Amino acid sequence: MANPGTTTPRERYRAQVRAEIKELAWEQIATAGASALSLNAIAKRMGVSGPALYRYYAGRDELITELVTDAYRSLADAVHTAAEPGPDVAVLAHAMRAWALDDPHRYFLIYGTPVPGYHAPDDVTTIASEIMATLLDAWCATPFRGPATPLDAHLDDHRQWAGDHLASPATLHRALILWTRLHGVLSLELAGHFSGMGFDPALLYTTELESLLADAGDPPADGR
Amino acid sequence: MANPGTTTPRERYRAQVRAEIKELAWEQIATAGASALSLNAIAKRMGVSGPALYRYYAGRDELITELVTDAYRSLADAVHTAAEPGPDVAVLAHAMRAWALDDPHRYFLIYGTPVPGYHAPDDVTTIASEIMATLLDAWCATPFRGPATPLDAHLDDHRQWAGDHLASPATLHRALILWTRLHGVLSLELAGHFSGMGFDPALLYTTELESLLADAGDPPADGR
DNA sequence: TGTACATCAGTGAACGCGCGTTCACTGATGTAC
DNA sequence: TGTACATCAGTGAACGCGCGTTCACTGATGTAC
Repeated sequence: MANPGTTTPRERYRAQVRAEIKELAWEQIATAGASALSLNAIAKRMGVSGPALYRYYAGRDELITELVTDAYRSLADAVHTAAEPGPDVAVLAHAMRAWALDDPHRYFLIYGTPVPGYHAPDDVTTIASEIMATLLDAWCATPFRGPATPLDAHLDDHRQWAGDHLASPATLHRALILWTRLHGVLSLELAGHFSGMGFDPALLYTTELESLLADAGDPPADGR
Repeated sequence: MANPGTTTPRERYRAQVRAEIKELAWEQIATAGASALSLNAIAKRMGVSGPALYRYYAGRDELITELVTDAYRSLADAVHTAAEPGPDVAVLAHAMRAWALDDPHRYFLIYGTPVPGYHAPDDVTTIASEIMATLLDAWCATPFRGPATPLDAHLDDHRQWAGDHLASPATLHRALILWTRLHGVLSLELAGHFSGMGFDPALLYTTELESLLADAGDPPADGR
């Protein structure tokens, strides 16, 4: 019987093969799209028979689910790392952009067209909240002034997505629009909708970011 | 020989069948996603053999291309119709949202994850410019004040996407961020990323729209 | 109005392909005494 | 250290499926005189 907390050679081997499968899966997604993901094709690229992969994944769905979870996890890691030196919205925003540009297919697996019939596992909503919490932390450290809107009040009544975070309604609002505005630029850029237009998407992105920070004023104003 | 400008019964029949094929194609996209679009499946639903469809479309790719073009066309129509009573950014924005909510799959066929290996035909860039021109017209009729940004200058140097439109750099900027901000909300909403969060996406959308209009001030300031 | 002909929608068989998944199996690797 | 056993990675055959696409064809519809 193996000691708990120790990894046997077999366990290490399994982990390694699973990782290799996922790596090839990403390659395949990059060249043919997520919907074309095929276990048989991955097996072929590994020089192994198709059924062999069933030792490592129960089926295609389990593999996809793990890819989605990994994608979320990597975004959360990127955001956490960016927040480590201290909460700074601009740093987070640029980390998010870098993460997206680093692998557009990974981005689209999360934020792209939903796969019909596929339902994300619960893990990912947990991870999504983590990311949101980091964003909220950063905004709480960023003073601002600006008019209160009906949306602020509405968000104060519907704040379960913020978990037990004590952010003010205005901060909830800002976290939300940071999220939507940056994704607005990113998703259009990555889908190629700017490619024929000639301007620099990076400049649009930073301008959007700066316009969000421009309202920053003196009053700390925020609980937390 | 048929008179030019007249449609023969056969032509009418062909047009009708092509329309039926597309209708079923949309149904299929709605239930299984664009990548699962299958000519054979459509034929089966029409009670017809698979090869029969090759009388109407040269192949799967041609059908998809036409669906994409139709999707763009329908957005352009929606925007044009909304602009008819007079240029009004808010009306355009709400028309765009209504169009998107009316058929999310149609929305994602244009703005969702790009299909690997598929390249949109030239028609659609023309239609996309039409839409952009309508947006620019509306902004030109909307006075505003606001600080000039480095992006404004950059856009003035890269304005081919605006065609021969005489909009000021600031107007180009506003058209662009209207586009990205609204799509930011729409794409996240339609992909279901708000569904667990509890707030009302429509209110977020209108708040974003209003914040864009809030800078509207006295000086007409705009050529055109 | 009637006949001869051309057009063309749709059929059914066929080709070759890849897919996910199951199953009984072989053979290598690790474990227990 | 050596032997007996259990575990488990990987194989190859098989199942049933649906796909896009081609081809030679039948039969109905429309056209020309």
